[in-house]
Amino acid sequence: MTIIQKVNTRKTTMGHSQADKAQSRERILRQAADAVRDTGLESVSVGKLMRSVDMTHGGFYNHFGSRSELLAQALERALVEGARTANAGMKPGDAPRSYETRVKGYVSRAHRDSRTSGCAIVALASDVSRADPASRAVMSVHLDDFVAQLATAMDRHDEGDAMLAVSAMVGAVLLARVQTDPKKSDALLKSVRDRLLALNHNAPA
Amino acid sequence: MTIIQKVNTRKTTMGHSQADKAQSRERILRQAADAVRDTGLESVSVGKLMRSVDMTHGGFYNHFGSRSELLAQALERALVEGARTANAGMKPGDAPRSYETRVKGYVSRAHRDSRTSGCAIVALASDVSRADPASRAVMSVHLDDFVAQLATAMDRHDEGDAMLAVSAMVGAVLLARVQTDPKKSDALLKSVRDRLLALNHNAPA
DNA sequence: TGTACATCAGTGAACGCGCGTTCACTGATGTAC
DNA sequence: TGTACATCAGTGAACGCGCGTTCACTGATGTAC
Repeated sequence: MTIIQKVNTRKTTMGHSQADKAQSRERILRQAADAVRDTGLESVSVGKLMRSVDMTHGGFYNHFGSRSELLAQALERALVEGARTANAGMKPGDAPRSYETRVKGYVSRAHRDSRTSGCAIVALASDVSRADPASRAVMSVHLDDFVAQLATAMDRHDEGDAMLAVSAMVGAVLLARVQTDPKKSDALLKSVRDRLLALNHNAPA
Repeated sequence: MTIIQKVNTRKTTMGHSQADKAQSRERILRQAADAVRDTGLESVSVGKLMRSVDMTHGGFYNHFGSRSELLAQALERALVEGARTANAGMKPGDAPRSYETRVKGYVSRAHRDSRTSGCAIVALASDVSRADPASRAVMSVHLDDFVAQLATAMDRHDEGDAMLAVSAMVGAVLLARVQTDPKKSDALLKSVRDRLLALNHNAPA
């Protein structure tokens, strides 16, 4: 370890290791991205967040300039992770997921029941719709991607059709999370899922 | 005014008039129902709410037992008002609104741009999905009504079709409120609206 | 390799602030007779 | 109708609390030579 001392350039140096710091930052951000999807943007407090990651609140500001800066990054992270989950297990070069696979995965009980690892658009759309334009812009990009990818996976490659599908997918999971009657919640998901799958085989309007 | 003194029963009496009290309560609750739809359940604070209604915070507890009791009533009120707006101008005995009228009114720029007077399901679904089961149950009732009424207005009277339509309607308005690009936001509404209108004339699946 | 020194991630006390809630008080409303 | 009294809606100071943020301090990490 001391062997490479001289090799290091004289640039700005460290206290605890750089690697430790990067790792701490990553733990905080990852935890925040989960918390934000689970209980909403506003629910995340610096104190609770740092405690949940076994640190004290003061250290937070070694990693982020402010709570709202963290929130912006947590939103972005949650959106990326949510999209990654939708493509779980995919490797570069794999054929893109089919429309059917996407709809079945999205409009599902599993997705309804796992906000923390699920799509951040469903989880945070209300919060973001009330937030500053910068946050809305961040989610808009992911929304556009979502629509574009789904359109590509549909027979007619029609963006308008994809907009309907995305709206229904997001709406269905959101409402299924509200519905207290489990049977009705399941029925809502099934009805929407079946109809979205059928929609892809319709003749052009 | 003093003429009817003797007529009053001796029951629990008043300070400022009963009518004044009822009116104060109504102003607070109405304001809360609007605020809740505009900025979310959690955003309503007792102090700000009372100030917005030109009173001081202490008086709040003459009308509501706690903030969370107020929030529960504000949610219910917002849901009722939102539904009433959807049926604006209707009198008992009028023919129920057509599917077409409902979809056009709901999936519209006007609705997207007026959270305060719009549907409380779109405005608060995320908040409520994270809230206690009691709040979720309150919204569930209104959601069931929404689906049932829309099914009635559809050619096939199919509840499953209505679930798809409601999911897409809620999802579209929600996402249109997120989208920062006005053209894309408008396009989203139009695409979903057109497709939902077409959906009602399809043959049975 | 060993020693003196510098950096800075993480700690925890402290700050000012807005929150929900309580409460002694006020004065207009209404009652009793 | 007039007078003495009771009620209670609304006021505003005060409470304890958690918040975001700051900062003097610590000690492990790393540097200089």
